Order: sequence, then structure tokens, then C-alpha cells
Amino acid sequence: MTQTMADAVISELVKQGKITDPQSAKGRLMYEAAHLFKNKGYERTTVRELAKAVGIQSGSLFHHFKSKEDILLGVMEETIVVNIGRMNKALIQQPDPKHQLLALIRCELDSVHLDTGEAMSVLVSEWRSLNEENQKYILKLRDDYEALWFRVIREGIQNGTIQHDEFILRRLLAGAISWSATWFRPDGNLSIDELAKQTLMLAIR
Amino acid sequence: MTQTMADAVISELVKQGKITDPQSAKGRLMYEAAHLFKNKGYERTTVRELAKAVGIQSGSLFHHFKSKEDILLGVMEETIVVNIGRMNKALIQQPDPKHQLLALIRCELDSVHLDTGEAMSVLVSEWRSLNEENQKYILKLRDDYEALWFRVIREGIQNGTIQHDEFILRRLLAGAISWSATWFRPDGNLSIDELAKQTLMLAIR
DNA sequence: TTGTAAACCAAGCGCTTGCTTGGTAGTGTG
DNA sequence: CACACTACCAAGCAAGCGCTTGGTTTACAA
Repeated sequence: MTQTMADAVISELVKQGKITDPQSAKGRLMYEAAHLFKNKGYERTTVRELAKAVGIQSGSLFHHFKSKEDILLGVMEETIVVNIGRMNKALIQQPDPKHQLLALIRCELDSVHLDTGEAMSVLVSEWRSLNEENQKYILKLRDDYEALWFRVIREGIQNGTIQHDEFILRRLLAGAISWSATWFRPDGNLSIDELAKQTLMLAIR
Repeated sequence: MTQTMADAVISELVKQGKITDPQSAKGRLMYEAAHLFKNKGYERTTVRELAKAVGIQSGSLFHHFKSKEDILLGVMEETIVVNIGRMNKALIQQPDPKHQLLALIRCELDSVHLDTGEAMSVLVSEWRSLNEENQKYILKLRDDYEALWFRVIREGIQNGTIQHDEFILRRLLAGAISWSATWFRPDGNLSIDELAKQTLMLAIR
């Protein structure tokens, strides 16, 4: 929410039809859903609550989505797509693996703490509420996302910047970053930039 | 489950009346609950399912616990109490902050991957399903748990072993360790001991 | 002006949920 | 033997759930 509304990546993806316009009724619905799902959990959030938050009747939700689970799927799907887009854009601006890794860390911290923060939290904690087919679909998207990390880490290993095993390193970093949702506040003393640098220092000495 | 059943800490705590005997009906019920809550989520697990897993009628659950939430609370409470006991026991066997920190990391990895693994996962992901009062109570227990970590880290800072800020370090480590539940398998190529050492190396160079 | 589709409302159906109730079998104690 | 207590069963209630249905309003194009 602190992020600029004129987000080039988002409007680009909207134009390409890859995500829903956040300004549209459906987009606002997903935003409210992410908020409720994060703070109450998916199962504890009722369609009546969600409808009230959006300002419509509960039955009207099913004009936009065919089921409650479909709303959850939409939130998760679009969150990954947006963050893949942002990471790709950040990567091409960096000259070498070290700066690219910092950019990825910074991007992921942004995704956890800025506009997609609530949706990211839902993505991490509510995947069990998807049926098997939808879980597979989201897992596939996650793999595309992780592929970006592994490409950069492998390049870092090749040019000597990184010493760790690529899988262990990515997983330790993923844990440290996603866990920051439970304690870090971007409006506190520590800035996201500073936290990103300190996190990079776990990987590079 | 791979951990020895003759667990000195557990039988000690049972004797003191601080936790339920895992062999008793109530203890087995909580074990089954942890399993279901982890794999399906608390809200998606019905009392009928849980009762079936234990082998009794759904109504009979309420002879042991006054509500479904009370079962969740029991699982969380006893898990923390057990792990505080284990950490205390491990700490007194180590001579200096470096080895004490390794012991804590090892203990927490054990708690995530061995007998209390499913309950720990529930502890991390299902706290929102507790009402306000119960959340406060569990938070208080967590603070006792965290106090052990901060004591060791502070001593490490004082004798020069550790350079990080104590809060940031603990939180980065907590993230890396708890996240390992999503990818690490103790029966795979990497042992818990090895993972513990590699995790320690994030903190100490 | 008419036709069409999207967006929504009002009402409620069928089902599942956590939990309650009244009673019973088994076990130990005086 | 009488009593008490624990552990459980069988049945079902009240409430809340996701979702459906039939109809209305709004927007816009032909």
C-alpha cells in the first residue's frame, strides 16, 4: 500500500490480460479477500463477511468467482505473477550476480511487506485449502518463481561470489525472508534496504 | 517419532504434572489432533474426524476437553513446555556460548523434525484460531522460550563470538529453522546435525 | 428504442458444524 | 454390596456454512 499506485509492472500485466485490474470490482474483491484471509485465515473467513467488506450481498460474490476456493486461487495466482514480473524487471537492471541477488532479496522483502504483503502471507499459509489440482497449479507457478533465484545463485557460485549449496542457500534465505513478516515493520527503525543488506550478508561474506 | 520413547524430559514433566502422559487417552488424543491439524489445518479438521482417528464417538471428545479450541490450546501449550525443558537440559551440558547456540539450533531443528514436529507446525500456523485470551497465554509461554535464546546470544555478543544484533539474529535464525519444515527431511542425505552446523555458520564466521 | 450482458439483490436450501444431553459399562474403594 | 468416578456411546439440536435461484438494475451498443 505504501508502494506507488502507478506501478508499471502491474499496469503492463493488466494490459496483457495476465492479471485483473486492481481498480475493478473483481480486483478490489481479491484485495479484501487477501486482507481477511491473512488476518482471520481462509476457513474462518465466511463469504458473508467478505461480501460485507466489499459492500455487496454474499450471493453476488459468485457472479465473479465460481466458488470461495476460486477466490483464494485468484489471490495466490495473481500475487505470484506480479512478483515474477517485478523480479524480472529488477534483474535486468543489475550488472552482476551479487547485485542481482541483493535485488531478489529486496524484491522478496518488498513483496512480503508492501502492497502484496497480505497476499504473500496467504500464499504461504493457506495452500492446504486448495484442492489437489489447484495446489499443483500454484506449485507450478512457484517453480517458475524459484527458477529465477536458482539462475542467479548458480551464476554467483560460478564466478566465486557464493560458496553455499544452491538449494540450501535458497531455502535458508526463503525462511529468513518470509519469517520477517512476523516481526519486521517497514515503518520502524530498520529499513527494508538495510534488512536486505543484512540478509545478503548471510549469503556473501 | 524417531526419538527414543524413554524421553527423560517428558517423563520428568509428566511426573511433575506439567504435561499429560502421552500414553494416556488424552495424550493420544492430542497426538492425533496435532497430526490432523498439521496436515489439514485446524478449521478443516472436524471433531468427527478427530474422534474417528482416536477410535471414539465425536461427543466423547468433550469428556476430555471442554471445546475443540481447548484441544488446540493443549497441543500448543504442552509442545512449548516440552521444548523449554529439552533446551534447558541441553544448555547445561555446554561449556560456552558458541556450543550453547549450536545446542539451541539443534534442539529447535529436533523439535521441528522429530516427535514434536507436527505440533510445532501447528504452533506456528494455527495460533489465529485461538481466542484473544488463549493467544496471550501462548505468547507468554513463547516469551519464556525466547528468553533462553536471548540469554545465550547476549553472552555470545559479550565474549565476541557473535557480531549481529541479538534480535535480528534470533529472528533470521528462527525463520531459517522453522522454514526447514517445508523442505528438510531428516531421513534424507542431509542430517540434522549437518544442517545445524550450517545454520550456526550463518551466525558465527 | 430495443436488445444484451454484466452486476447485483433477496431469499433460502441442504448440509455440516461444534457441542449437549441422558444414559451405560467398567473399575476401584469403603 | 453400595457407592462413586471415569470413560465412553447414541442421538440429535441449533447455528452457521457455501452456494443456488429467480428476478431487478444499470450500462452501453445497434
